[in-house]
Amino acid sequence: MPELPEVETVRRGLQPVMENARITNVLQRRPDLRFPFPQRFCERLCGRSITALSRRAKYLLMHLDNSEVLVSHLGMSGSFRIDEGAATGNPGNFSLPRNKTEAHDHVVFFLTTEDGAKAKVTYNDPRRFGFMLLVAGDGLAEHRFFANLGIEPTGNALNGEMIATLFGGKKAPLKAALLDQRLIAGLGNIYVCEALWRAGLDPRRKAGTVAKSSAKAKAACDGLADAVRTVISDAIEAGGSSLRDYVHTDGQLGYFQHRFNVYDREGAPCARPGCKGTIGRIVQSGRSTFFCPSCQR
DNA sequence: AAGTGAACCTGAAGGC
DNA sequence: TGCCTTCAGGTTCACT
Repeated sequence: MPELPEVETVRRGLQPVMENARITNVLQRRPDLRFPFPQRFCERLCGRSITALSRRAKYLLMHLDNSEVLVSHLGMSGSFRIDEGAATGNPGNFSLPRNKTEAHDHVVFFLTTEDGAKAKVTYNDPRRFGFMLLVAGDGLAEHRFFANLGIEPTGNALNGEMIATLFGGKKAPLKAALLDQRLIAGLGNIYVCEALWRAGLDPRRKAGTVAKSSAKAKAACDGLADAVRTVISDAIEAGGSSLRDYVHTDGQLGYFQHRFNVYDREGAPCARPGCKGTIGRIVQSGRSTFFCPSCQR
């Protein structure tokens, strides 16, 4: 599930507990996720303090006081769980999974928070498409996972002009271009579908066709840039507003209710006022695309 | 070069 | 109830 807004929600949820906390112990319950864990993973983290939590695209970045960065990607099914006031830093208590969920608790961070309280932060990931890396802070921008990342879909860098530049000459469908992390970094299948619906653009259209110099193409670029920015900021806002309740109920982070206009709504009436269309589903690059054939052109 | 599809892995949901 | 198939929000890699 985690696209950029979810990762940002996770970051905001973890921040009060992890920022300025000291890592007193780390339990790593298997040798790998998507990739092997870094060499001496636990030893390199134990005793370190976390100076800041940030995010780039869908990557969560935990900055350590030795200037290394713990990079975490949630893949398809990764999530963090917070147990505040955890009584012990002894990982032995958690070495055996007690239920189906705990079977996928792959990493547990034992922390002493800024105010001296104990806390436990657990990474759970059933499909194990997520991963964790340790990267030197000054080498992060050149790291292979970051060197080719495109612009953030938040903020002012993403405007119609930028879309035109990025998509110019591209024969790939708009859907594929928006999913391409080298162009815009952080969009996933859901928010691409939602943004294209908001912009009223057909996901099958060649990306290059919105990058022409005509007034109509310029309007399409402006509309698409606006749709991407607002769909992301709305989702972050929704995550933020549901975050408090969610953390208080069971500590789970990264999943929240969100209402979509097209995603997973095949057969439903189009929500656009005045549109009589029905949401359809097609497959592009092996992934489901939901859109309204009537108002997305 | 650029674009498409398979692969990685587990669990949930639906059909029979 | 159980067995089978299909599908899932991400990314990389191997092909055309």
